[in-house]
Amino acid sequence: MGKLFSISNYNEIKEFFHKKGLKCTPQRQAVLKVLQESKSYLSINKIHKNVKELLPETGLATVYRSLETLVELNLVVKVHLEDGCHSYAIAPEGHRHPIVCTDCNSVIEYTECPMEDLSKQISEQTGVQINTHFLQLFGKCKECQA
Amino acid sequence: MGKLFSISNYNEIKEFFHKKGLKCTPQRQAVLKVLQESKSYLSINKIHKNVKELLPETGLATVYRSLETLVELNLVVKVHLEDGCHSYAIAPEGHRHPIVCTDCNSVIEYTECPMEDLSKQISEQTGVQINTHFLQLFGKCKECQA
DNA sequence: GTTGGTGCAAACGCTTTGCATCCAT
DNA sequence: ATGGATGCAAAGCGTTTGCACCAAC
Repeated sequence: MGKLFSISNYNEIKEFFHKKGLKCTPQRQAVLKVLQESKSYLSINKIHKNVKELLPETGLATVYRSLETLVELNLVVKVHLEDGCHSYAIAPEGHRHPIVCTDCNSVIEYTECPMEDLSKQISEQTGVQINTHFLQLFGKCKECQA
Repeated sequence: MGKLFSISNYNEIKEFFHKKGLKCTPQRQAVLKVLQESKSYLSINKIHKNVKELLPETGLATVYRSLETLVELNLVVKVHLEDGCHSYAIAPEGHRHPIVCTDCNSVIEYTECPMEDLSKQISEQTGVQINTHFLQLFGKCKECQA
């Protein structure tokens, strides 16, 4: 089956899978490619639709299984949108927080984590040992403020 | 149908419903009572189980409908736990954030909102007008640190 | 008496699973 | 060639809905 990525990128991805003993299938590549080319978080159905443009025979179950695999590999992140639906995006490098525009659903990644200092502070105040946090911001992006 | 709350509390609750043109049914009272008496966030099934101890005939659909109503009235809040399951709790007064213990699932409400100042700061940095945020903290409570 | 709420069961949508086939290794 | 991955369809599960009955007002 043909490569969906340019040679250098393809080899990088292939190696990534092989290191974990997983096969570099065109379906997994396609899911990854769709997410890499998107700037917002995508729902499962949108991912499936876009993947089928690259590989028309791809089943929905495969999209679910691929996403599960990619999340485990930390290549992709899963978020809850406000309505409770799950969406996926390429995992940002390092620790970031998504700002979701409630008008157009686009996502801006916020690179500074405001919680790093706060976690210690909150631990001292409450006695609870804070290990992780889940922070999502909602608002209006520049375009939608007009 | 008998009152599930003490007289003073009952009248308060009754009035709350009537103001919105809603009926004060024993099922709604029971859901509210179950949540008021719990210190952690409860899943739908746990709420249903506890409600049936007060009102054995209560159907699951009624629990769903009651919770929806109570969330709309801002008497109850809905959260996503780490595994994606929905859970519910009595709405805290004012703006707070839950700290969920990943060992025992108990919840400590954090009363200071660290995001108030940060929202303005982030708005300036990103150009996005931050309207709301969703912050949940996960860690180990005092008891589970032993 | 009216109207909204309930209980039940069926329907629904999202997600997972079983299995035969296929293909990346 | 072999074992993991896929496609399909069926099953599973949490949630919603339609409807007849009931109970709060």
